[in-house]
Amino acid sequence: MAKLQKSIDKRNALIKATIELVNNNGFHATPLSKVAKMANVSPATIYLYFENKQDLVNKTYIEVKEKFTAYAFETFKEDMAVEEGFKLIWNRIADFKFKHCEEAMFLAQCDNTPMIDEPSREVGIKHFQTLLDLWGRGKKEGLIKPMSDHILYAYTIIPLSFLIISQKRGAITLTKEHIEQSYLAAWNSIKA
Amino acid sequence: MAKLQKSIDKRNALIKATIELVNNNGFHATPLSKVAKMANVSPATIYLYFENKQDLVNKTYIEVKEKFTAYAFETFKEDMAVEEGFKLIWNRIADFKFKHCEEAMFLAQCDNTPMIDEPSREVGIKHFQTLLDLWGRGKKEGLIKPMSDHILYAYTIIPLSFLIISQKRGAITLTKEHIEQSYLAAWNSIKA
DNA sequence: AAAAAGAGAATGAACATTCATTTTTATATA
DNA sequence: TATATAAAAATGAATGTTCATTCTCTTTTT
Repeated sequence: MAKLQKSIDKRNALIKATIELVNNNGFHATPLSKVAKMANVSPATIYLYFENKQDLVNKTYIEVKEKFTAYAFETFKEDMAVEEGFKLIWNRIADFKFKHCEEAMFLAQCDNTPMIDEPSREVGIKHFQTLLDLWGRGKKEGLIKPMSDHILYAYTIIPLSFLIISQKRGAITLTKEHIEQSYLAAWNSIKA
Repeated sequence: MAKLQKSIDKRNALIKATIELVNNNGFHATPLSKVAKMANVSPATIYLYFENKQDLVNKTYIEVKEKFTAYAFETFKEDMAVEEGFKLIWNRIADFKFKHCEEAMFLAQCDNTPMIDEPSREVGIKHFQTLLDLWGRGKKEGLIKPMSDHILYAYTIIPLSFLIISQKRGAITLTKEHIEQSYLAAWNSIKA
């Protein structure tokens, strides 16, 4: 009997093509025929790996988000001091967005449009729990202002996302100093 | 001879329907048939007011952006002190986004996707010149850190946009204090 | 040889745009 | 003031295209 042996390479190629085409044209303006062509695959083959177009995009979102958060929290340890931990995570996030700006742009587009369905969005949020926990500890220890997580997020992560995307669009060229300065602004905005 | 007398009401209804439907479904997932229905108009009528679907969305973007910046700068005077002027403009922006969050969400979606064509995007940016000029003066007078406009924008306006959208999505409830606090964080991030 | 993977060519629905008519409007004339 | 008329405004019903999805056949794998 034959074994289930779908090529992980084909799947990866489909995900990669989806990211690139959606970045350039948006979800509804990227026909599966183009995704298939870019991945060197027949349109019908997409349906061996994904249920339909929506599923392809949902799964792409979740996978990219997972990759992102795995990178962000990789070197963090639960017993770190709040400020140290925050600085570490913030810089890992900056680093990821810097190195993988295609993925970062894709996530930004997903987060600002009705492209992704609600369940997938929820899954994406869950992966961020580590940072929320750290903030919770910081608030309890009186090191971080008693603000809601959304506000902390708005002051620290959101400006960073915008800067990376501006760079990707060619509007600015970010240096190490920019990133360092941006981190300081972020921490100053939230520290008690 | 009959006068050119296209109903401004119909045009406004079309713009309004476009904003609402694009907010909920995205550009490519809002058929003109639905826009027409929501505006109580025949699909064919859209073509009396706009060249095609892309033109409808471009014009909607430019109109909303114009309304937004007109409001933002309405009470500003060129001879104001930098800090005073910035505080005023920032608060007007907050106020607009608060009161017209449908429009604010629409702009956010346009700014984060390839939905709008490049020329229209350029027009939208131009309308922001007043704030850029004020920042330029602030930098020259040594009141604002010598950062690029994009970075100033990232620290001051972008977090605000995110907060308003989070509120619209039901994730938080913003109070006067939040807004005041957010202004202080913004100013502290950029003041020399 | 049998089961899965893959392909290219249909299929059918959705949708932007156009077409052929009808309705409204504004004004010039009675 | 009422009426006729010509131009614009508006419409609902085509039209043709694009595209997600499916079908049937071929190739690969074990």
